[in-house]
Amino acid sequence: MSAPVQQLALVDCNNFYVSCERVFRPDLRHTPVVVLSNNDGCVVSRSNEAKALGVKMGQPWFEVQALAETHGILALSSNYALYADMSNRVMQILSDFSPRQEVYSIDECFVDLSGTPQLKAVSYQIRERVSAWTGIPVCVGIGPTKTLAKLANHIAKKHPRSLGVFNYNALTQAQQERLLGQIEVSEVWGVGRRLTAQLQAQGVQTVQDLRMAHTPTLRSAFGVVMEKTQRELQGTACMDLQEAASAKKQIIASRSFGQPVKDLPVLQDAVSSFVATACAKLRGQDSQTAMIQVFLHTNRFRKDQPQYSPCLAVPLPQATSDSLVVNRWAAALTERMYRPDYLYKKAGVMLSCITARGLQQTDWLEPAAPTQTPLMNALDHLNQRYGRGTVKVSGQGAYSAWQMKQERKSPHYTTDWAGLPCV
DNA sequence: TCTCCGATTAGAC
DNA sequence: CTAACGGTCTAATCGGAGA
Repeated sequence: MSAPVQQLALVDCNNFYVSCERVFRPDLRHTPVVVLSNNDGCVVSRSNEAKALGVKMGQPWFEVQALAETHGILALSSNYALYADMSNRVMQILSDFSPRQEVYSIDECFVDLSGTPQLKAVSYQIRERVSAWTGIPVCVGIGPTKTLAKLANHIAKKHPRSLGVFNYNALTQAQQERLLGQIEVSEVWGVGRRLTAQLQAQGVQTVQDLRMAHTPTLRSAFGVVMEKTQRELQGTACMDLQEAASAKKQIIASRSFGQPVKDLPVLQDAVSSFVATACAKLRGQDSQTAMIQVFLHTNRFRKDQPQYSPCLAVPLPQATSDSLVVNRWAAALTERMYRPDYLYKKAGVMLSCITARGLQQTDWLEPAAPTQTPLMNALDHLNQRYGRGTVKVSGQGAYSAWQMKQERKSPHYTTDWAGLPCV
């Protein structure tokens, strides 16, 4: 006897960032809207109207601007505090439908609905409840594996007749084959641009082609990841539900600058602000770092300007999570790499060799430094209580010439009383 | 020749 | 008038260095 088929649902929010904005701006329900990435650089979320006008995912905003003006497309800067808050509400609601849940990204969640009676009715209930309680539209795809649940979700999104829910498990063998034969391989989770081209070159065009491909050949040409994907398409689960978020093995804080930066003090200011962000995240997961890396970048799109992208790392003798300690190293690395006569467009800090607090290798001769400084505790509490940036590490905030461009940001509707619309 | 490790690649969202 | 192009993270694989 074989194990019963898993009823795994993937719940995905539609046009998530745009939908979040519309919750607080119902007047935008029918206007084409896009949300831009940091620095108002690229389009990262599009309403259906914007998609219909031909705006591409990831397209640079300056390329869209003319089209936007002629068609009245509204562009908004991204408001991550708002999206994170809305996301938490959606995930909370989903947790009521099953004890087994994996929050896969800010707008996606796997929910194990195995054993749920009235699966179809419950799926529609998920949609309705999330919509009623948060105002966010979602689609539900159900399958025996993560990869097939993802594909089912894609079908639910694409076909209006599905009304936002699609259950792959309800199909017969023949229906499955027919359906997968109509979907391009590029839609499969884990098959991006490069692999699509390589697969097509081998005659693999549709999802069904991939599912049926000769496994050893596939394996030798594309590696284990592709083999797992194939097995998942065949209905064998190779990826399990990650119910608990694991600690990051690497933490990066970086940003493109609002304008080119030439001077070292401005660069140092940006870097110490990245250190603050990265270390706060590090302490938030109760970890310590033993490797600090700083990188700088000139503007890679300016072929006419000299390019310089240095990157320097230093291993620490003692693991730490202290922003002040990390900041001293980061400042030294920055100074080492800095060359005048370049226009810097981006910088960042990377923490790696991350271990759990209190588990680090101690130095033979040095007395162990306290693993949690009262100062950092106090700093984190103040910044959590009164908002990020309330208390800063010295050197951070003196020169703001690097700050990113955000000219189109909506108010903090859900996280700041002042952002509430007056009634 | 083998193993280790850092760099590179590919993907997701 | 010109220039305007995101941020984080993981895992697998590659290729060179050193044993």
